[in-house]
Amino acid sequence: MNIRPAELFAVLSHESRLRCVLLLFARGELCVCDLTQVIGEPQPNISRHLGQLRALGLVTDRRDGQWIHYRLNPLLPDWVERVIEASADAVRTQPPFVGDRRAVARLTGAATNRCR
Amino acid sequence: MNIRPAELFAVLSHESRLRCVLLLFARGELCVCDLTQVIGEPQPNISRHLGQLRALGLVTDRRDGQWIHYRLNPLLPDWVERVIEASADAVRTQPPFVGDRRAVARLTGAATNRCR
DNA sequence: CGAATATATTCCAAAAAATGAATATAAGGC
DNA sequence: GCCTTATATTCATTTTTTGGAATATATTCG
Repeated sequence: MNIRPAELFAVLSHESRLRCVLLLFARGELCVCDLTQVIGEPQPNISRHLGQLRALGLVTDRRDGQWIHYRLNPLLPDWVERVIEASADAVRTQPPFVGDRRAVARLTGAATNRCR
Repeated sequence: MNIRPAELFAVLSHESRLRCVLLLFARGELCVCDLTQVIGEPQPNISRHLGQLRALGLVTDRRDGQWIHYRLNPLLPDWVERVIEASADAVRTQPPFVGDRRAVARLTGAATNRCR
């Protein structure tokens, strides 16, 4: 887990990727279709963005049937966690991040067999 | 002072700009020629990078004769400061950042009439 | 004023990042 | 095996960012 700050910042500098990261930070684990639906961009885009997050080691993925669930890498260095927490604070009241949290809560809130 | 996280990350995602920011964080105030010399890139490059930092409100500048001194904006939001501190921690032992701090200390350490 | 130094800006080419569209892969259900 | 759903990848194109080279601006000094 050896992330260089400039690399972390590069990957967080795209709003869609930042939204993914903050959603994972808030919710723990999400599948690609949840992220796709909440963020509202074409699925290949989300996949590519997640690929970059994964390539940097910022997130890990886990296959569960046809779904792939992403989460923040549990072994992130402390300084990375602090950067993510600071970002979460910064956007706490700002669009589109506020809406994202509400939307993902609606999506994943109650039902067990979601993702469709 | 309304910086969006993705914008901050974009500007910190270039190593030269990050070096500038961390040098200013460590030293308080530096002129363009110090930064140029420490970082070792052409002066117009440094000027452009500083321009981006200034455009975002991350740094302020002050003219003093022929020199222009930059410093971190004293009114940065708390979350931005935390991001900068986390980055400083991350690179505390890493090149080229360690060398930067030593180089700038040599440059600005004793002499009063530096910048040449 | 002219020369020298410090800094910023312009113009343009090169490099990198992002995107759309199409397609591939993998799993589940029938 | 075929169809559907979820996800990833490829290719071509567009957009954005970066950098070099030259030049402009501002200040000091003589």
